[in-house]
Amino acid sequence: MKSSLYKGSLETIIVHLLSDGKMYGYQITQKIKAITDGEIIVKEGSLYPLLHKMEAKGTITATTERHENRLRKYYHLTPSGSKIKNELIAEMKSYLGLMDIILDTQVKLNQR
Amino acid sequence: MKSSLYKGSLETIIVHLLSDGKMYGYQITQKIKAITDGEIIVKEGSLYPLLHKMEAKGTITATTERHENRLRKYYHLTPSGSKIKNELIAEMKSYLGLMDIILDTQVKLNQR
DNA sequence: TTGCTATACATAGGAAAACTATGTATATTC
DNA sequence: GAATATACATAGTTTTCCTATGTATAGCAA
Repeated sequence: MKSSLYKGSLETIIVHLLSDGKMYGYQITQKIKAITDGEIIVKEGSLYPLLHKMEAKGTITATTERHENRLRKYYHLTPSGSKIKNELIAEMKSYLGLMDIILDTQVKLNQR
Repeated sequence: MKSSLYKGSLETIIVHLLSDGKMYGYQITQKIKAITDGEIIVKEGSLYPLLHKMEAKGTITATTERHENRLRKYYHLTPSGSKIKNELIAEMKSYLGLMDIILDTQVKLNQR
């Protein structure tokens, strides 16, 4: 997996995952790993700073829970975060469509 | 267009466009603009440094031609660039598939 | 008991990829 | 004469993710 390709995707992935309920950081990394069959591995150095940034922006809020003597910081979408989610998903789908168009383009036919 | 989304895509787009024949820089920007209906605008500050980097890596070579008293620097894929093209396209398709899977995922069903 | 793996979070500093802004120069159009 | 389009170039900045490192608990294996 060329990691540079999903630059810009991580925030979209996070708000999408959070749209069905709270998740904590480590859980997010494992979830992404699981649904992509191990192809996308999100590193802590990528995830945690981004979560903090999103919290600072008001996209998400955190509540800390203790589970088997370990702390888990659960993140939730705020109402404003829910709007941002819709925008990011729309942009992502637009981008995916555009890349499909580009890769399908037979350049030769359009050159002169 | 959220520009951060296509970080990492530009090199793939360029080698794809060049796979059907030589193009010059300005032409590449106009071509991308045309096939995406104006949604992706590649800036000179993004394109030219990348073309130089790709030339330095041996992915492409340049030949300068004069057209109506203006210089055009035509870029061509090298044989090695053609291999790189196949790899980049494969990675892009893999990425597009993964993002489709992620966005289709109903998180709720997988949480417990 | 010692070490390795997994779980869980955090951050400093660096790398990669795009950006803005600016510069040069010619041709066309208003 | 000024604005727009064509055509290339680059310095410096921003954004995004990375590596590397640190803290701490829990479980399992040697």
